[in-house]
Amino acid sequence: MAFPEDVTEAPDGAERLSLGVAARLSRYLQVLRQAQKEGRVTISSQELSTWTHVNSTQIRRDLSGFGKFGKRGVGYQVDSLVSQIRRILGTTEQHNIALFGAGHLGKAIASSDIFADHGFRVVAVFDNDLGKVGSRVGDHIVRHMDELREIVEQEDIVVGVLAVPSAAAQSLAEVLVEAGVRIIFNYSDALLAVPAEVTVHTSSPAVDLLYALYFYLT
Amino acid sequence: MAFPEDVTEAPDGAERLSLGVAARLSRYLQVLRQAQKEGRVTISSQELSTWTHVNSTQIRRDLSGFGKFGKRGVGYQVDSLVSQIRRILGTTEQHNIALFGAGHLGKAIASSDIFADHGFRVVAVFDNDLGKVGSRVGDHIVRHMDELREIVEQEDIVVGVLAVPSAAAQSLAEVLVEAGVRIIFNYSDALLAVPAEVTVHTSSPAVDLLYALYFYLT
DNA sequence: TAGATTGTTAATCGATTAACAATC
DNA sequence: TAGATTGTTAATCGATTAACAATC
Repeated sequence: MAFPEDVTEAPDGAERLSLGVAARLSRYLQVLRQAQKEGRVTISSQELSTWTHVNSTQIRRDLSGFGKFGKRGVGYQVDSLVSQIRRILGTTEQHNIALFGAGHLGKAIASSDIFADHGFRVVAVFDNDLGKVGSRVGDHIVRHMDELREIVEQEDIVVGVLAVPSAAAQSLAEVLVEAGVRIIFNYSDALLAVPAEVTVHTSSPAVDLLYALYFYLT
Repeated sequence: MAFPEDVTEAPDGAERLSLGVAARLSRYLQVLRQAQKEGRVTISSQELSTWTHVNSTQIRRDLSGFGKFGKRGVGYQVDSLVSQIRRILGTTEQHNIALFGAGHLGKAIASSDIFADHGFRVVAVFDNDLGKVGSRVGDHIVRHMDELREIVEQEDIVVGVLAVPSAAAQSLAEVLVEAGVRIIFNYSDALLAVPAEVTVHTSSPAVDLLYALYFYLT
């Protein structure tokens, strides 16, 4: 029940969220997951605003587009809002990801529960350093790149996380695309050239820092 | 020469960029730095658009607000544009950062040149695990938290990077704030409560991934 | 009931884009 | 000159916000 009543234009029934809404919903979800961990039962738009720095009116507006999830005078049920947002984002299922690079960063990612917490499962870790192949990283035995194609197909992997040196990133990206991976998470600072149907997200802590610093300095 | 001619309202002469402009300029800078590494001399707004996914008109507009940096028919000088954007962002100087946590993630950050590339220098690495204190991480000897206050003051550290477990993040943040750190980079998924004058940036790869996945799935 | 907080309207503001003359 | 690309205008679109009735 309650898919957007306030439809702008529905070509095939399902609405595509705008970039902004999708980004904000993802952020609400992050806060809600933490609230769940802390055992919170309800949360108000004002509290969500404090954590996300999104205006509370905007939050209520974003949510009310999909249904009446809140209770006046009370707020939103944390558990139920998590399910609702997951449904809206279409990310209720488990998704399989593959990790490339078994160095410090790869180990950090493999042993963190940051992806697991959001329904992503690391199903394989790859490295092309023969010295690392066969060793343990988190719960995984590091595999050689040769197995890439087979595993991507077997495990239905749509996301590849690149924790490799910049110099290796582009050629690896090409192999991944060819193997059918459609989302690439790039932790190197290389710029990746990929076909239009592939999404690349480059994580740039230093760029984010520059940005934060600007507002600190001025 | 050439600070914004098109001034909206100048209380004390220096204009404060809008959030959007500052964020985009930071992203242009990232692409330009890579272009420099590849030895590129000029770059067009169209090329910048390909890499940043920001509309090319918007890019020209963002830049032309600060001066006429480009050459019609040619594009922008990469080197000169890097300097200009750095100047606009006020991030021409070197800034000192301290890293907290000497685990896998801390090691990955310390040995990466991603911060160095953008004018940030890691001047100290801290951990409160006595087993790690004294060991080497990158070019640094891991220090005990006890030295925090002293080092922050001595080295003029404005940024603290948190690569510690979620459970430790909040209390560490409090110590940092008390020591005078004003920007916190949080790599845990804990929500940090800090005074208003402190900027927290929480890096959330899984949240970004949720977001990317939405556009893949629909 | 009294206090709190949602859902929603209406008005504003800033971001985005197409188009094109200027000019390298 | 011909082709390319900037700088800038003008029009559009979507995001943001204040305000408040509805209601828990």
